[in-house]
Order: sequence, then C-alpha cells, then structure tokens
Amino acid sequence: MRPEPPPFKRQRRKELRPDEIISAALMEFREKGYAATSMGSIAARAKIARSTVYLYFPDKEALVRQAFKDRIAGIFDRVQVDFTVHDGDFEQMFRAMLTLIYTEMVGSDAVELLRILIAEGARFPALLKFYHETVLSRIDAILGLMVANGIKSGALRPEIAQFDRKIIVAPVVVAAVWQLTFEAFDPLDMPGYIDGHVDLLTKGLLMRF
Amino acid sequence: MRPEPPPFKRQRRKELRPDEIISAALMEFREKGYAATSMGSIAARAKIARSTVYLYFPDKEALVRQAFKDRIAGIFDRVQVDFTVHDGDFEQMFRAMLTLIYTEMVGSDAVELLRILIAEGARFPALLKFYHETVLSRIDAILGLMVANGIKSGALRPEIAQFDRKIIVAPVVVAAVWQLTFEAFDPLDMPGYIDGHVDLLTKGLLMRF
DNA sequence: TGTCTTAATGACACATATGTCATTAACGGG
DNA sequence: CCCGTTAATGACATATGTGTCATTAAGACA
Repeated sequence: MRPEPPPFKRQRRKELRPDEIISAALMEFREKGYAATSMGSIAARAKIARSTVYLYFPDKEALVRQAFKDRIAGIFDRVQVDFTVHDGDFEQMFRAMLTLIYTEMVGSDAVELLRILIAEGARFPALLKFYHETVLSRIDAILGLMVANGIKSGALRPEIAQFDRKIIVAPVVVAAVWQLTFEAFDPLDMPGYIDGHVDLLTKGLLMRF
Repeated sequence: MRPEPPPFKRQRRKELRPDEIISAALMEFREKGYAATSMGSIAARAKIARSTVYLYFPDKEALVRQAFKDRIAGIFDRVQVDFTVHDGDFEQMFRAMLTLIYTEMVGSDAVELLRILIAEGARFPALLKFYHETVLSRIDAILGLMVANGIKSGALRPEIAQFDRKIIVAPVVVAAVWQLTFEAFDPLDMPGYIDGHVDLLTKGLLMRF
C-alpha cells in the first residue's frame, strides 16, 4: 500500500508483533471498514511485510477475534466497581454507573468493536456470541441485581422487574451509534445528554411518594 | 457468481430494472454486507449480466444512494400521521407513535439502511447527511412539537424541553440494532419491550400530581 | 414480415487481494 | 566473533473484482 522510501533494518520481535498488528488493524478498520481492509494495508500500517501478518494470524477473521478479546478484556481490567451495593441514593448511583459506561464504551476505541459487530455480525456468529456473553449479559446481570435491590429497599417501582433492562441503558447505545455516524457534523453535548438520561431514569424508575 | 444452466431469453425492460437491481442489492447487502458485495453478485441475484447493472448505475455507491432515497421515500409515503395534535392522553399517544416507528424502522427492510449507515457512513458523508436531514431531523421536529405542546398544556414536565430528544426514542434504535445483531439467538419480546419503553417514558416525562 | 432502435450481453484489459514457500538476515548463545 | 535458529521477507500462483466497448438480439413499428 505504501512504498516505504528507506529500507528499514528488519527487526525481530515475536512478542510485540501481535499487539502492533491488532492496533494497526483497528486503525485501518476505522478508516475503511472491516470488509474493505486488506491484510496488505494492515501490514503497511504496522510497517511489516504482508506475509509477516500471516505468521501471527491465519486470516483476518482470527485477527479481529483476537482484537475483540484483547479490547474487552482491557475494559474489564479497568472497571471493577460493584454497583450492586448502594447507599440508597439511586440518582447518584445511576449517574456514576452511566458515566462509567459512557466513558468506557462511547468515549474509547471500543466503539469501533460495536461498528464491526453491527456491520459484520451476521457473518461472524462466534463474535456476536462472545460479545453477548462477555459484555451484554454481564451488564444485564449487574442491572438485574441493582433493580432487585432497589425494589426490595422500596426505592424502585416493582413493575420495573418486568422490564427488558436494555431500555434502561438504551441512550448509551444510541450515543455510541451517534459517535459512529453523525458525531462529525452534529456533535452530541455529552454532559447534557447524560443529565437528560439520568433525569428520565430517576423520575421514571423511582417510586413516587 | 452463478452458472445459470438454461440460457434464458434476454428481456428488455428499461423501466423495471432499477428497482429490481436495488432489491437484489439490498438482499445481497444483508447477507454479505455492503463492502463485501460485488456488482457481479448483485447482477446474478437480479438475473442479468454484470455489465447491465452499469447501464443503470455508474457504481455501487450510486446504487446504494438510490436505494436510500427509494426506501426512505417509501416510509414517508406510508406514514402521514400528525402527532403534534393530541387529545391530552400522552401515554396513548406515545404508544401509538412509538408503535409506528417500531413497525416502520425495526420491523421492515429499512433496518438494513441503518446497518449500512453505521458500517460505511464514514466513507459516505453524503449518505449520512441525507439520512440526517430526511429522517432524523424530521422525527426530532415532530418530537419537539409534541414536547412543546405537552409542556404548554401542563401534561409534561418543563425540564424536558432541555433534553436531547434522542433520549426519548433511544430504545427504538436499540431494538433496531438488536435486530441487526443478536436477534437470531436472543430474540426481543417486542410487545413487552414497547410496554417497558412507554411505561418508562410516561412515568418519567409526565408531570407528577 | 422485414427493419430499426437500443437494451442487454460477453469479453478484454487492468487492478487488487489472498495464501504459500523458499530464501534472507537479525541477534543471542557458545 | 562466528554461527545456528528462526523471525521476517519477496515472489509466485491463484482468485476475484472493476469498468469499458464492440457485438448481439428483443421487440416495436411500418
């Protein structure tokens, strides 16, 4: 893809290559999309020969699978807060939890994973399943505990137990999708957006008195 | 892509071809994704020669642009309800409006447009702009009027005027994204989902008394 | 039925991608 | 300092896609 004017001295670094290749790949995916990105352009971005990529990943699919595992593992490494215990102030807790999700999901490179998932998921059921199990069902489990505790303590309306909990975090997903599409020419006011989200949730979910 | 065993009699139908080609293209896009779909496979699906496609569309980008215009125009042809006037029962009206959006957006082929938008939008700003202007800003305008009227009549909390109105319809987008990804192995209970959405909205948006 | 317009086609020249494998050279251990 | 292991490379064979254009034949009209 690029001519590389000076013939660099070739370097041997077995351990670092996989990460370098994955980073290069994610950058290419963002610019051209997964399907339109070639192994050649990934190699060029990583400053190695195309055949070197095949030394570490049998094909593009294996590469993207590893990218998912790495990035998602990174998120869960950074986030280990327990939101199932709370002091009763649900507005405060919602805000803290949502701000965290917004930061980790919308404001990081991980949004790119969502794009790949939506764009190519139909071709890679394994990727869908992995994301579903490692991210979605974990978030849903946390939300489920939160809701159950909130209902038991009398802070939340009992009807909420019946809800599909995706509704609660839906605005986060929308913010992520917005980031992937219209953000460039119609940017989101994130603080105001979060305020609106929290306000809707608390006034909607909290027991009226 | 396909050998076509019997040599069909070639047919001349200038007027019908564009629609046939677009339909074939959308089916291919759903199965393989936009970027991975070739003009050849579109032609094969439409049962015409590959070069015939170029007779009607200069390239794949022009084809997808026309597909967007056609499908979106179709939606607005079918939907001409005015939600800005209402009888004061906001829960009823929310349900009616949301059910309509769910039907037209999530339950139809139009979801596929959303997938293309998310997957390829970065490469086609014109497509993003078109969708933003023809779909999103229209829906937002309707929501804006609804909210303004609701506040004026005392049915809705005044704070809502400050909200980003994307928050109100966010669960619809999430349902659409779900349809494009996890629906196959973790299907959404749509009626229950809509109930939850409406419940959250009304209890959250309506003036408490 | 014969003729004309033009929609439809098949083939060409070119471009880009993939996966493999024999060859090359980086660099650490003796 | 040399030498062996093996990471890295470049080239090959193959496959798939694009856009163009001269040729073919469908079907309307006289």
